Amino acid sequence: MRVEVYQPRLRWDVPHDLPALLTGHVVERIERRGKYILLRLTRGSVLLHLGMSGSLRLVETGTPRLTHDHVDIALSNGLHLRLHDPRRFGALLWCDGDPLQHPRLAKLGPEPLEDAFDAAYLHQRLHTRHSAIKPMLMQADIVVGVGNIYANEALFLSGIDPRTPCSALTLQDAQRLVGHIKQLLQRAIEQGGTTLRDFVNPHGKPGYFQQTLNVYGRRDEPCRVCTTPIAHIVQAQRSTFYCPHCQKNALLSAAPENLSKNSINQG
DNA sequence: ATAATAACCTGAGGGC
DNA sequence: TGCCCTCAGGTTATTA
Repeated sequence: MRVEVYQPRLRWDVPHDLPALLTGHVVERIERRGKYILLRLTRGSVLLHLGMSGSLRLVETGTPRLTHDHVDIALSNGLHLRLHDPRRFGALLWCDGDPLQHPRLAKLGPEPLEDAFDAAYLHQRLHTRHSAIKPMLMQADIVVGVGNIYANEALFLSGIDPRTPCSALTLQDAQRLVGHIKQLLQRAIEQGGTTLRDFVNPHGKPGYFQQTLNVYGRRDEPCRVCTTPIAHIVQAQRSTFYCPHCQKNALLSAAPENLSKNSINQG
């Protein structure tokens, strides 16, 4: 492989000796852990993270480099793997040993769609914590893959106020949260992701999941269930959207019955 | 130990 | 037209 690094300053610096590390090795398999892509080579692994604006594409030799194309890896089949990332929140890391033990991956929580992520696990992890549930859902050491949009949507579907202290959540709350997180992510994947501004999927098309959002980005718009204007607050430097009527603090009440029906978008 | 906050980076969009 | 400001996102480093 021939490797060109045009811009090494990503989330973390791209290894300066990347060309030497990659040249002559074969990609044996490609995996994913959380939001990291793992390229397992005959010796060592490449860890890729696309941040919020990153993308990978395969191009032919001679394809002009675009602004924000940061790395080009020439493959033995004649194609080039290009890493493009305008906002540079992504990363390209090298790992000699077991990539799952890399410092960035070793402490990640369970995959949301696997059985290990269940109500008992989530409740056990949360019941001793006192901070608000919504930012906690986005913490990768609790569960990976739940970004801002899905945290907001899962709490709405579960009828839980995003400000609720984790310690106030019951096992039943955890049950609903886990179920809705799994359902949301599953359906979002099927529909090709959620389009936010300039996101496009590998086919260059926008995701279609946005059409089904109940609260995210809907400040002051009517709740699809009760028409109450959707509220907006900031938690941990992130926008939170919720319905003040449908989403109650778990200390005070359970989810309204109408949230269980299929009259609203569930992804 | 937990919890809260700042930082990284660029482009889009709004206001003037 | 163009400048300035704010915001979006995932994750970690730093501070209380």
